[in-house]
Amino acid sequence: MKEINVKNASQQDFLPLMRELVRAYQAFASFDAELQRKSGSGLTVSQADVIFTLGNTQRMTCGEIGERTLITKGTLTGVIDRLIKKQLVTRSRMSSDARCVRIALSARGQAVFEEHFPRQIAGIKARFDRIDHATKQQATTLLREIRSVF
Amino acid sequence: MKEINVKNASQQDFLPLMRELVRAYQAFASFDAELQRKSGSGLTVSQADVIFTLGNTQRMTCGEIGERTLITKGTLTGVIDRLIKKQLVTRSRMSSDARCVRIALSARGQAVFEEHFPRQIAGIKARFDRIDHATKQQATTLLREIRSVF
DNA sequence: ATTATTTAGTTCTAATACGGATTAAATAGC
DNA sequence: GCTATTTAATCCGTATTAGAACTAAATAAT
Repeated sequence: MKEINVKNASQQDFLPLMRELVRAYQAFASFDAELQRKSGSGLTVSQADVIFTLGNTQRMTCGEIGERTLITKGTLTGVIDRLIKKQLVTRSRMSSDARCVRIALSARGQAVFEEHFPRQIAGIKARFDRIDHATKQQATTLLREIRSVF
Repeated sequence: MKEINVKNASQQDFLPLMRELVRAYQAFASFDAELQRKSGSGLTVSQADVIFTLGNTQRMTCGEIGERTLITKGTLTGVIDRLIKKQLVTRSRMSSDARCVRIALSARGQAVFEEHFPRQIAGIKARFDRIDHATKQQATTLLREIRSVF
């Protein structure tokens, strides 16, 4: 089956995998978002992503945060603007490289991190715990292989 | 390890799987989006998603489209508005149930579908083909299991 | 040193994205 | 028959998203 046309396109053997990848991700993402929303932290998923990333490593540049969270730079500026408005992070120029910006948790941000990060992790863990360890390891390996082809 | 606190939260054994799920999906989604963008169809990913879904099944309601594409109702209204403006789909009330809306491809929409759907599928297939069949099947099964816990 | 290129972030525009409120139509309960 | 609830879609407000153009700073090339 070499050529792909409008008739056979929907019967390609990779489509079930593609669909399951999208649906598994989407199911996880929805659960994560709802957990976040109901936590009372007042953070969106992206905002929490930044707070949780910063909480583990302290001050970072925008580029580093973007790398970890997969949030693109254009989006990140806005997310951080709103976190600053909520007084959860601070933004300052780096003296060593004035192009870079140093983002750090404020005291309030640190408090939000310490309160909500473990809770979020616990909520997600409760679901992943339903999968046995060997299966998780196998899935991790396979997902790594999938990622590597894109 | 029962209690999750700010110190041990980052060492939970499910985190590698969670990260790989997010990254594998993100890698695929980016590839798909770029392929779509460079195809010259002028469609966004969501718009293409709707066109490709309609192309396979002809007329559908908004609810059915949302189910298949995972686009939420509020978003879908806007996506379809823009597809109508591009004259690729039509919107009409269903006589049997006046709450429902019937979305169908126009002639132009059908043409866009027939030209771009096989091309997009072929582009994605080229990448999934780098994974052997057994691995794909295994991954599909594992992803189904992951989805089932959320 | 001076210019050319690269890099880090911001700004801009258009399109999603989501939940919640609303509207209208259909169905259930009684 | 009539009201209460459910269902389908739209509207609304706020936030995210991507890419592209732009600015400023650092680095490379000559």
